Amino acid sequence: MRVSTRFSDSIHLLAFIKIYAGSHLTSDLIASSIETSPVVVRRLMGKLRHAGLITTTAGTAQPVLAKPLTEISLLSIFYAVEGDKALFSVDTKTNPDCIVGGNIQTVLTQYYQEAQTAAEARLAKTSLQDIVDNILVEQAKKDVIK
Amino acid sequence: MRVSTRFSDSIHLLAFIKIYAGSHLTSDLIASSIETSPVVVRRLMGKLRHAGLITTTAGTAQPVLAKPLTEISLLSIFYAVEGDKALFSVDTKTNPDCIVGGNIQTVLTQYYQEAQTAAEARLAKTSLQDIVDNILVEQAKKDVIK
DNA sequence: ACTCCTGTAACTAGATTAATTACCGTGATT
DNA sequence: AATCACGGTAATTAATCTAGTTACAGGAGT
Repeated sequence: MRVSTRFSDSIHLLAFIKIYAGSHLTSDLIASSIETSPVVVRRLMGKLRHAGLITTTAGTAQPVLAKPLTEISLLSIFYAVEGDKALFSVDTKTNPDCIVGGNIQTVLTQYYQEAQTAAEARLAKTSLQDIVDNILVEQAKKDVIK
Repeated sequence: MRVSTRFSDSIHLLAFIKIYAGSHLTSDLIASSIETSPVVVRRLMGKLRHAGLITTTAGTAQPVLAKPLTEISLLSIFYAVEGDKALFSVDTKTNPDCIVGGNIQTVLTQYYQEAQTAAEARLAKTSLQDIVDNILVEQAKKDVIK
């Protein structure tokens, strides 16, 4: 896949830990839900651990959420696994001797930042609790149909 | 460069056409400002033409903006060259037999769309006129210092 | 006709992601 | 203590996308 699915997979991972808390949460089991490899899961867990979102113990299959669900926003997950990734990227190699090439970077950086901030503000409003709630609601819809 | 600079380069291109209107606007000249190849410029112009933002004539170095500057928003440029590109991408391959894997896509698609819409709303508020104005302001600052 | 230029296709090189393989160290169990 | 299951992490590979390059057909003006 071209565009990174780290963000999506991380949300998946965290929701999985919550919903299947108590199960034997090996990286293998989690990987089977995301349909990826256990190594990818462990790498994601490493980033989430560094960001203080989960705690893990080497050798023990028991990752635990480090905060209440309502205090884990989608934005904090995004920052944890995508770092300071820019949604829009400015071409940094333009001709400085041209009026346009010499100033476009400064101008675009500002507007791009505002657009990114708008998106991030929206991500900040949604918590892992909302995600888990919605997943269960969607599942309930399916169960009714059956 | 991994992340596409098509969007940035397209804004650059359009601003260049406006600011240097009247000059001999060959793809070579424009490319020298963006510091890319003439072919890349022509490819971008092709997309902008299809989107109705400029008009060009094969064989003649004279691209022209098809609308007033105030009616060309950053969002319309983004759509022209990035199509319906998703800023955040949902992992489409998850285990449907798992409560999380089977419902996460539906849930995330919704929240991702809202975040993208927020960013796009911000892009829609800025026009090429704003960009050109800002470029000239930045240039004026430099001229004063000299 | 000649020249300059656009419009495009085809190919190449570089970068990034995710998958894979491999190995070390931890922790629980016996 | 020995063993086994599992996390942590590095290195390699394959797939995908972007931009750069080369090449060439066709339009426009002299």
